[in-house]
Amino acid sequence: MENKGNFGQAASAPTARERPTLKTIAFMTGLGVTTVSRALKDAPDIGAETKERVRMVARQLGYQPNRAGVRLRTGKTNVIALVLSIDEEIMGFSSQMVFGISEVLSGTPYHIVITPHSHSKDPMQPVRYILDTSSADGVIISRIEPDDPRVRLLTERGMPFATHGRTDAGLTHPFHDFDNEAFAHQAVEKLVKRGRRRIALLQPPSKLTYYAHIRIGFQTGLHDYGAEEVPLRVNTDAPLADIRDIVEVMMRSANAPDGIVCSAGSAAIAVNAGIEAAGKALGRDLDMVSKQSVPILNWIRPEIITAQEDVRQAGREMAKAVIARIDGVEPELLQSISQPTWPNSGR
Amino acid sequence: MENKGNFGQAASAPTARERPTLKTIAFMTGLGVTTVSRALKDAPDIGAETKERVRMVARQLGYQPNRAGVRLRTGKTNVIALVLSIDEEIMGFSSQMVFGISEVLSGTPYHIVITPHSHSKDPMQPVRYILDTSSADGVIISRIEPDDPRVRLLTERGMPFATHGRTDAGLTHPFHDFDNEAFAHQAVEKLVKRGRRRIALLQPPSKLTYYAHIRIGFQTGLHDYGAEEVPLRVNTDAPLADIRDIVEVMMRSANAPDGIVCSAGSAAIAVNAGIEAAGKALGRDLDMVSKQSVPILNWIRPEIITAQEDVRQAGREMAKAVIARIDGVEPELLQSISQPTWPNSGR
DNA sequence: CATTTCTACTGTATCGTTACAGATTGCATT
DNA sequence: AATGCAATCTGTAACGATACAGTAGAAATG
Repeated sequence: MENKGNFGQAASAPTARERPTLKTIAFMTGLGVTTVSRALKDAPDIGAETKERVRMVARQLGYQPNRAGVRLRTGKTNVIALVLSIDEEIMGFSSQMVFGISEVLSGTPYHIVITPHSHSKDPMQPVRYILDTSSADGVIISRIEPDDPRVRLLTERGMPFATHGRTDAGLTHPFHDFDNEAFAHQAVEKLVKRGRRRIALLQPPSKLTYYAHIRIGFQTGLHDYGAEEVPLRVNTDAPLADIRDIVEVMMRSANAPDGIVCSAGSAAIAVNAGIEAAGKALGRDLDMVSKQSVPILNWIRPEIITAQEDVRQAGREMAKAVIARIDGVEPELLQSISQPTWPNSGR
Repeated sequence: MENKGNFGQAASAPTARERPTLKTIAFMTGLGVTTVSRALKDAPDIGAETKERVRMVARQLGYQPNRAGVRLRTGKTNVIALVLSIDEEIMGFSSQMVFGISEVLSGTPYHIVITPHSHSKDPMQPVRYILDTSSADGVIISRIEPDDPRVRLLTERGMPFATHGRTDAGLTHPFHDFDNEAFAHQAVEKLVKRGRRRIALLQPPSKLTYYAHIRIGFQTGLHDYGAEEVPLRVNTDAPLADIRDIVEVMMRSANAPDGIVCSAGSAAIAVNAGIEAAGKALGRDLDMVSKQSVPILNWIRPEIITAQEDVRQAGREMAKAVIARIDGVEPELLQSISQPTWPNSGR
């Protein structure tokens, strides 16, 4: 029963305290390298007892497959690339997303690689790089446009990915999104319930898909609850100083709104500054509703009515979706939308 | 001069639109794979004209070395691991650091991999993982303690790294730090120049190295400018609600300070809330100085006197330091300290 | 002219893993 | 006794790059 004549594969020595490889395990178990490899991935043609033995030795040695070896042989990188826009970031938005993603990845062999880019520059560049160098098994992108060229390219090339935000051009792909339409609609409701009727909207840049969602929610809200819009000609991507100045001018004008809906937490800070600069007070002269991804607005002005977008949860969802997509799950099944929660909106 | 009989190495075909490898270039130039490899790394035993020819073809093909191949053969991962603490993060602290790092890395073959961990759990775990699996060429860590076991381990194992913060136990290693001593000293100065004499300090947790720096700067400041300390029994790591409550109690007491120095931007938000809850006003009843890494405090209360810590710059410095260390530069030469800047402190 | 030296290039083996095509054994079937 | 057939196990080649030990030819040396 003893196997003699083990020349080809497992001939060499275990060489002391080096990192263990399949060869080490093969040597220790007296098996061939191939057998060990197949045993560890629970292949059907390996005996149950052998598998058990191999697993024990592997655990004992603290064996971890060499990523470069696997990657070279199979092409599997065990990497998820997170493409981040470097500009927008003021609050801990992307950190939260990173942490959400890594929570999910921590139980898997996947690592997370950050690929940043300036969204004023070519947003295709990082995606192209990842595709050209096959440097990831999956990709996560944000700031999605209705007919996003990155989504097209990734789909076309068969690269698994998930998006934070939806497209709107007949493209089917995994995504996680916040229900911005519901948010805007409910925001108007909150304001009207507080007796506000003349409402301004600080909206996202119009090229992003959720601009439309915000608009629709806002407008149906105005209609449903009988309010009107006070136009505000600036968007959430503008420099904070610009937002403050424009809001201040608006609030000083005869046409000042008595309610503001704000689509981003960092912008809300600037809006608030504009309001105060105009000598108005939240809760008295007007109310403001804002979305936020980090619970910070309430610390600044408790009067701001906030809807929470759980970005960490978004990270988790997208990580799960990408991995599922890598495992061949259909994109249709990997789409989710999270609802706004209103931690402090006393009815 | 034409080379015939090219059997062993460059025999196989270029196979159409696949990703180019050394073999592709070898085939196209009629050279051996080894020659191409050496030509691309500018080895001295390759002819000048040949090098030029190889480089042209490589550029033409858009050749990028296969990372798995390099890594398997040489052990070089071309990865910098950023170990991030997942808990502390409220503001965009770590995002800024990530972006600073990637700014530097973008001109290099290095990728940045995020390795998060909860600092309530074992902080050695991610470092051990990186060492055991040799999964990076360099490491960046933060939240440094005076005798940090991670620094010891990384040094002992010869893994290049840089820290955000210093140690204080005779360990020599690359670091970038903010001059917290200068900050605290100058903070006291600012307060005293505004006529404040009874000053509280919201300090970092005492196990971190910069606790001592803050304390020393604060205390020499008190001494130099003739002020006294009002004790505050909470640190910047505490939940924001706790900070607010404790500050509120302090501000309502007979012993309330007329100045506060705050060592972290997010905590300052809670401190401000506590002050307001106690019915006090910044600029009237007291002044506050705070460090911040993202320019947000001034939007909240312009009265807060802020010192800017440029975390993005810290990221850049650390990235440069790690790479230099990988390239063999002595640790002594890779240490830097940045000074606080005071964007809004009217003299 | 023979020998050494130098320049410029090349083949082989190897890193750790896995796909693939066998090989060995025992046992049931004819 | 020969054959077929699972059930297990194994060697070889390959992924792409590079360290190393060459080799061929030209030029310099004696």
